[in-house]
Amino acid sequence: MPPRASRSQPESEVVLVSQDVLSRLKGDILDGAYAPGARLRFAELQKAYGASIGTLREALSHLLPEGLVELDANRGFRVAAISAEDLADVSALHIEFEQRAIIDSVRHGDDAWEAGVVLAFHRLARIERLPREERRRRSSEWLAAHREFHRALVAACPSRWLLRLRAQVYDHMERYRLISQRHRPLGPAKHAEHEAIRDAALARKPELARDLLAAHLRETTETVLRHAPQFMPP
Amino acid sequence: MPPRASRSQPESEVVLVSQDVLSRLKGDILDGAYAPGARLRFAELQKAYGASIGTLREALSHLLPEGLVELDANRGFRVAAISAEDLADVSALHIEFEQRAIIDSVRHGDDAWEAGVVLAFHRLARIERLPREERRRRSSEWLAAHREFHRALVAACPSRWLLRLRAQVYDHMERYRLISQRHRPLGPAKHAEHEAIRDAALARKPELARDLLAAHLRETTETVLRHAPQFMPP
DNA sequence: GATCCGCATATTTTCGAAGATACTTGCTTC
DNA sequence: GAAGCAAGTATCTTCGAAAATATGCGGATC
Repeated sequence: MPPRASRSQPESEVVLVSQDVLSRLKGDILDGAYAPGARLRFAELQKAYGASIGTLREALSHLLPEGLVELDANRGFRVAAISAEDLADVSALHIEFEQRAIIDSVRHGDDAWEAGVVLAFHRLARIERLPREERRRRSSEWLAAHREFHRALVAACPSRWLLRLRAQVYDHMERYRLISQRHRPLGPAKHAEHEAIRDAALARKPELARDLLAAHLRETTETVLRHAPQFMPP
Repeated sequence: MPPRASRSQPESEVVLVSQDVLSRLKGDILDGAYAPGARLRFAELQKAYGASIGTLREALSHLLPEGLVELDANRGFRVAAISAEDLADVSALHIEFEQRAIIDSVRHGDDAWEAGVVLAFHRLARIERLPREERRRRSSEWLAAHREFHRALVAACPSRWLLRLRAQVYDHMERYRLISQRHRPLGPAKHAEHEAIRDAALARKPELARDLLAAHLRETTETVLRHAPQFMPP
């Protein structure tokens, strides 16, 4: 029998069905498994996630204020639409938030922050070293590692609100990136860029880290925008 | 503290029980009807809002990513905590977003935007002219009019994302303002400030409107912070 | 042929109750 | 008397079904 959870030790393990459904559903939406604008019918969702309608509504209600799903009264939920305007809008704010957050993070980061950056980069690098075919097969692992690396970089930023808003727009940028990738060959790995950002951060060069990070993100956005006609509705 | 009695307005747009519960519950949280950190028990909520547990969970799940409630697995929901640090954090971002949004809004606003500003100011002014006692009695009306005035000012900002994030932080600032007001006498009306902002906006002076708005918001934050010891836990 | 109506079907929305988990109380043991 | 255990209670979590609403179809009318 496992040891009982103590009140002083926060339980980080996902034990709630609704939380599990939420993370899987969110992952599938970001992944483009559901087309933007597509209706999310409960019959379909029940089969896909094995949860009751009430639990599914709970997860969808969570995604509503995040802007990933929309709700028509009595007509149900649908995946949020995408557009070139929205992409330009959200990416501009994303790049700005990342820049501000990494400046403050590099300035305030302590030993634990450094260790987090080193570890996150290591895990990302280990996956990026794999051959392309294996990377593609374990893409969700790469995605989580990439997300965690970028989170670790800014984790020491003292503004919890800036970090919270950064996380929100990060989700949407990731969705655009993943939807775009479904319609074009996998781009080259950006291993060198990640490494340079890590080095600048650990060397405590906030402005350099900021500029490298901004360039990294701008290039991603531009790649996505360049292929927009292939995945974007008129 | 017991929740306030139902204050649902004849909004014919809201047809879903869950949406109605959401707006009332959110209003009560912003209003300080529930103390920060207080547990939100379903038995209590069912009596207050007359909805089933499932519907209540839906509303609470919506408030979760907005940061107004928090969730401990298997221990339920509670109202988000407050702190002087969080207030300083959120207010700095709020003031910044408002400034950026009103600059762009004044620059891009068309006739419909002007009409919206005029109308919203008129409705706010009509309530602010009332004697203090009546204002207090109809405080929810003033609150809605005040919110709508500030929304109308920035409504023509072309960045939907900036407006979305502004709305999020506005909610939290309003909560701090209202919680603070419960522990001190009602401050003087800021009618003249609102009028000056309106005039600057309609005169198409973006920088002036921005500066007046920023000063208006900064003073509010400072008033709240000054009274923080009266309503803030150590 | 186009439009409107009404019935049958599909889907969403809401609720009440059963299943899990946490908390409290009283008892036992050392 | 304090610590540990156990049954009972309170509370949260999840589900299945009923009520409400929307959609699709066939036929009648002009």
